[in-house]
Amino acid sequence: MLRIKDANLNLSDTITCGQIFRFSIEDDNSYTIILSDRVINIKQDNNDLIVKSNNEDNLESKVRYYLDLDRDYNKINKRILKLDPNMKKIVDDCNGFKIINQPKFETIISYILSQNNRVPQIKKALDNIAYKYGKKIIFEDKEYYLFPNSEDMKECSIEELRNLKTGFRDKYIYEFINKVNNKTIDINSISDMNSDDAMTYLLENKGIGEKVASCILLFAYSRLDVFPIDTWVKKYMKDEYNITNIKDIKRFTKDKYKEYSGLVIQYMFHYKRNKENK
DNA sequence: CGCCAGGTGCGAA
DNA sequence: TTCGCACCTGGC
Repeated sequence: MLRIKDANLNLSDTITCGQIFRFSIEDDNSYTIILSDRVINIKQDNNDLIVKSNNEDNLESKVRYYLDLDRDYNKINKRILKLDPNMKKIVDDCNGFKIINQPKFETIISYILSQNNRVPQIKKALDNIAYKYGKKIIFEDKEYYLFPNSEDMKECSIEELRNLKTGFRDKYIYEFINKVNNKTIDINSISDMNSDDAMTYLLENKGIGEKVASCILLFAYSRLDVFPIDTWVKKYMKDEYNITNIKDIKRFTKDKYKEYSGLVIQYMFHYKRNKENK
């Protein structure tokens, strides 16, 4: 067991806001998460986190990175308030909300699955894939399956993916895995690109459009300047500012929030869904 | 039953 | 370049 002091994390908001899929909420209000090579259980204890795992190696650094604990959000929030003082209430209410650093391959597959799909079905398909191709882990007497890497899935067929309930996205996933395995694409190289180049690189893959690419960049590559525009953001922008066109939403947000556009959109969305009227 | 979801690719204009 | 439509699946 590990205690991380003064994490300044709002655990439940960060986990349940829709950035990640493969987690469960336990009776004691802790969260069990399947994180790359291990299963972790995290419980918030005031400003501390209590972490358990089947694998204690480098656990603290792993968790700190995953939950983005070493980024100075106070500084970022100050910058956001300088850009737009009207954000005061939202920024205050989102204190402790972080953008997670998720494993790259899993995130890309997850968001390819997310198009025209619902969260429970995305989770189910991901679990099916992990069950079939991933490594079994026992943690506190329960079975979990790690998400496989592209090598683990090299023998998979489109038909198998369809059977795992990926739907019409089966061919996109199949194609993507093959491109990773034959080195047509290199998902690690995206880390070294600027956000525009990274976006272009991702968009070359079938099944990855602007929304999906934005989610991947924000949640797996820490690009806080990139913002996914989904139906909810569109609704928010229409209701709040009467802006409907995607290009206008992009320009408006970029002009206003600059290098933190993506984070601010998450704050707004999160506030709108969870905090307002509560 | 018919409708549609935290989009995208595709063919038609 | 832009526009409209189909799309696995499952829950309502």
